[in-house]
Amino acid sequence: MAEKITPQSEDFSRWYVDVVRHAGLADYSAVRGCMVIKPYGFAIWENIRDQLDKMIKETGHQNAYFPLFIPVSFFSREAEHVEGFAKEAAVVTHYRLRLNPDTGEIEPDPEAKLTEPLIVRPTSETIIWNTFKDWIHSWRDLPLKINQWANVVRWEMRPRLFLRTAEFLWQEGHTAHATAQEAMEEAKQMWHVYETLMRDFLAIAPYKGMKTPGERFAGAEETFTLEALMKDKKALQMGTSHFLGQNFAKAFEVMFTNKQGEREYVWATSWGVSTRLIGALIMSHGDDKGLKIPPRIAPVQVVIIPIFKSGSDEEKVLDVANSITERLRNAGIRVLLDDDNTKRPGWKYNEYELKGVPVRIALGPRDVENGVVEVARRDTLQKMQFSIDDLEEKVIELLDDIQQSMLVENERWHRENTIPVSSMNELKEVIEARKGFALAFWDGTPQDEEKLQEETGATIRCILPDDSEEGTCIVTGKKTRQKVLIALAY
RNA sequence: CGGGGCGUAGCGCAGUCCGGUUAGCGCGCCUGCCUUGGGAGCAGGAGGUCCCCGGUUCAAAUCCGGGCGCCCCGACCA
Repeated sequence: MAEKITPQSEDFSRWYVDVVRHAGLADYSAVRGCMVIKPYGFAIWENIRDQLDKMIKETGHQNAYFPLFIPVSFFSREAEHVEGFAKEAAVVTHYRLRLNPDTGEIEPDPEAKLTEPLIVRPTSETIIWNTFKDWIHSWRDLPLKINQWANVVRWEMRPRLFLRTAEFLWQEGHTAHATAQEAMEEAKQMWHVYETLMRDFLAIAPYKGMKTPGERFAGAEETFTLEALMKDKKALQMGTSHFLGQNFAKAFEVMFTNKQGEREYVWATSWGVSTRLIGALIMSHGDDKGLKIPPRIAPVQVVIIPIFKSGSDEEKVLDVANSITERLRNAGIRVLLDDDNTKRPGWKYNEYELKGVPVRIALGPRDVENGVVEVARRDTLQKMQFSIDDLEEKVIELLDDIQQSMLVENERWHRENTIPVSSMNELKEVIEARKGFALAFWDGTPQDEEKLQEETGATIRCILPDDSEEGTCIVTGKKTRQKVLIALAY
């Protein structure tokens, strides 16, 4: 049942939780920090996943699957990598339980202690590179381009549905290359693939940039990121692609013999996006009525709601409703006919608006008489009338238009909430007033960056690739071509 | 991991300060009637280890001690 949801302006966090729960995306579970993804939420994930999977395969990658458990000794091979993830690792120490004869309680059997503890993967670089070592011997084995769809565990102190949970679903790509240049191109390629997914399917137009050394993935030499601004004007990292250099190759001694017969370390990348994308989707498009899902990933693109007074109208209206449902379905549209007559039309309108279904078609006796239907689009809430005759065509056109408009609207949102600043004071004003991304010239040190975060609470989300103009760094006062985006972030 | 708040029916809450009928309200649920163009109405009904353990008392949702869980806010992270 759809209860009232908290308005965004009143309390954005509560709005978010209300929408996630009332729209049936996910629930809290019995396990702290872990969520249950419900069918409707999982259907969104499946659509995102299927699309991205296709794109990953089209760019020459193959899916595989690696173990959930990683020996601690593997994990500690790459120094920065351990440091980055140690604080949130779940550790498996026993392989059996027993009934304690004294207390009567179930406990890990002291006799069944693992000689080496395992951690539950927070990411799979180490186990994968340990494996790649056996797969790669010659330049002929390269490039090696592998992806896996998996769950990972990071024991988060402060969970939030979809955005930060102890366990989450994602895809992690891992590739090995003969040259640094090729690996760098791979990392950038997948960065672009993510951008395409976000723009063309999620209708989100994130900024593309590089992470500063302090914000890089643990073990990476360069991290490419996609940063979007949510409706509360906080930034969210939607995905990252890393150039790993030879760090993991060296840690796991992954070498190949090149065409000259010399042994060389390989060059690596890794890249991932997670169920966090669903969080981004909710917070990028949603309004006080609930979700807005872009047509291309909406589990239901069109909902059809028949309206009738019981009796003679019923059959007539349902006949037409059934026939247009079938026609739209045959046209490749994901359509749901809601002919449940225990719920009234008004209730359904609200329910499907909450669930973010892009298009609603209502038809009653009057419409049937006139050969039309009432069509309402979720993004603008605009209502119109379509003739039944060429309905397929019109609906396909409308779905395309909604997809496009949502992207345009999101681009506008980013543009309007990106504010150039030319001094620390201006930056503070922008951050304190919570105006979104501050755009600044930056040439500071990691220490300056730390100070920035202490003073404002905001972080450098990314360094923009565009270095076409020169300006003055807001901390050092030096001339620089490097521009950064600064914002409060999730 | 620090600060705050909350655990009473499926959900949201009142009752707790000041112990005392059969623990209550709204929503939801079930049955029936009626209704269907923006979250209908009426009637009847079901549903509770009052988070757990211990203590005080003639009597505990309420007081005392201990524990557990969750949410929110901060530091860390996809």
